[in-house]
Amino acid sequence: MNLRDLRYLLAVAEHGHFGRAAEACGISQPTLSVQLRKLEELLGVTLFERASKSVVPTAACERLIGHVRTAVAEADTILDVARSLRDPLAGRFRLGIIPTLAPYLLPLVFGPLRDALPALAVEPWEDQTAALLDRLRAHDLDAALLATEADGPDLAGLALFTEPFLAALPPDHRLAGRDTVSEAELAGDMLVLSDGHCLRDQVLAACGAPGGGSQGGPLGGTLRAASLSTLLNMVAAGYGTTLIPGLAAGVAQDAGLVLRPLSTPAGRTIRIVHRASYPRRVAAEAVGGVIAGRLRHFAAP
Amino acid sequence: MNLRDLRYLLAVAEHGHFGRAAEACGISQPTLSVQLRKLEELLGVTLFERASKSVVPTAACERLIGHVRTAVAEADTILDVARSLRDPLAGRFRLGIIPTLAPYLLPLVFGPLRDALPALAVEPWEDQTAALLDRLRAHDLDAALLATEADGPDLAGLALFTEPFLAALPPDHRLAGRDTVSEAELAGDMLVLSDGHCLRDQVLAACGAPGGGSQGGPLGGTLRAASLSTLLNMVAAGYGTTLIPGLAAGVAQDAGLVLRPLSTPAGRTIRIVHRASYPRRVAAEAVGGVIAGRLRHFAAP
DNA sequence: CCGGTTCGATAGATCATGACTATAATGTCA
DNA sequence: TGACATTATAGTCATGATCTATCGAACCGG
Repeated sequence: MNLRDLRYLLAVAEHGHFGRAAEACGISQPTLSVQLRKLEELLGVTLFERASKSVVPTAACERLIGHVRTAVAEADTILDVARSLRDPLAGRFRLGIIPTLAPYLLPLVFGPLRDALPALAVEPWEDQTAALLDRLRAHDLDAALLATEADGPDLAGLALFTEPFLAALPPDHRLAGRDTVSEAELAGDMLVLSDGHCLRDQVLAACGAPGGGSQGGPLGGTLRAASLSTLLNMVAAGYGTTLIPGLAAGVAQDAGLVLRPLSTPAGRTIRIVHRASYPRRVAAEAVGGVIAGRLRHFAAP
Repeated sequence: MNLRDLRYLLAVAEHGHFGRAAEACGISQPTLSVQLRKLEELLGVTLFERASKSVVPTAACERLIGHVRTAVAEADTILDVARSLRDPLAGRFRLGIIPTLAPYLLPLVFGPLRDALPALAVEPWEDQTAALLDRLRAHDLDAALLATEADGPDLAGLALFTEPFLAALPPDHRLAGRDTVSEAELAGDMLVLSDGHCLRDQVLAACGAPGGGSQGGPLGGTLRAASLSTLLNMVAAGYGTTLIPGLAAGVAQDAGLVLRPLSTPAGRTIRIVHRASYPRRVAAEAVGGVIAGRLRHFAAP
């Protein structure tokens, strides 16, 4: 059975006249007659009683026509809804963001995103890299802002900006007077984030430690801060030093910390990552573009 | 847009696998791929995100799929309802019957009709010939039992049985002793029905009067009985004589009348009449057949 | 690292069918 | 009866749905 034929049926029922119904459908009268007869044969029911001057729906047709109207209306609804979904820069856009980035980036880009992509409802989701990758692969996220490379051929990423790592010191720290600080000098009393934060691994790597393992070696003692905010407060309280990403500089200074560039600059590159097969790639690229544009002055040397 | 393609969409959504979905649809996998891509192009929306080991509905697909299910379900409903309507010997059958026939015929045939055509809901409608013809032509009746020929090329009729006219006399009438009665002898004090009853015209014609006109001539005086029942009671009360159709004989005898055959037999033929274009002709013929079978012993010579 | 497997996409051939034009058949009306 | 209106039929054509065969990419086990 064909939706087209159902539309023909409705046209004949409406006009009570094959010729005018055919005209309304944009087809010739013989085509309408043939198709309607086929439909009648398919259904096994005579739909219209044709007399010389009248075409009247049969009782069977009356019983069916409500369902026919519903089916055709629903098909039209499908087309309408599809039309409204056609714009890739519209609809929900679930964006994962790592915790060491979200609090400092979102306030900067939320407004510009709303302005540049008003139809796109960006919904941030904050979690650590591994969890975001899981959700991304499970189609629970459209994209994620990560500080690591896309970690498989099923994912694709686009670099947006690079933020430098800065040494964060208590004001009374012995290195606070320097213009630049070397990582080796920091290593002795450096505090790091808890496992799972990519920033932890990157900071350890920058300081020459064997990154990744849960064993921090000589670094950081027993402290494993759950959030960058906690870490900053610990440093401000004089428990040690740390490295922070550039975007957190404002908050760190507000907390009373002294920030110094590293003598051998290091940093991390923020990427927007999505599934390689993600069909709304343009949306991800548009979001990335807006963020990159807003963050251009952080571009790495 | 095609219902077939919508079914394909549902199959892919259900199986998450093109090959198995194609098998479920009874088509080859390439056909499914091509048709689904065409649907996506028509809608302007990507429906599934294809990756190497997964086929996942997009957000757009999730928004659409409810409507798709509804449309397909409604189409299936159309097929189901049509199947249930396929039997022409089922459903309502609105049957017009003239007033001089209905009270005497219906008690005889209602049971047999229910037995022979249990799925056919015969709904009697009692009115005079002209009104029945109007309703028939207006598609308000499926058929009518009339005592006249089908009166136009747009109608078709089937003779069912013939009932003789009988002279109905008061028991003390001067002719009550005869074996047969001639129409001429009756004419003097014959009572007739009011205008519109076909029986009136036929009785007048049988008695040699110029039938049809509202002017009864010497016949019937001023009495114009509205129903055969009234007429019988008037005759029983001694106000005159009349001719009655054979099926009313039982009731007439119960009313105490003397019935006598006519010396030159006359009668009327009952037909089932329907529109020439009526699509359930078999239902009309089946109803007619049951009635004719029940009335076979009334068959005219 | 490599051959086998899985799975969707593509190409080309085939065939069903929806569409057209022209015409017939039928009933209506003057 | 002839002119008109209306639906049905016949014949032809083009679109498009389907098939088989094959490709390409990703994954997997040795």
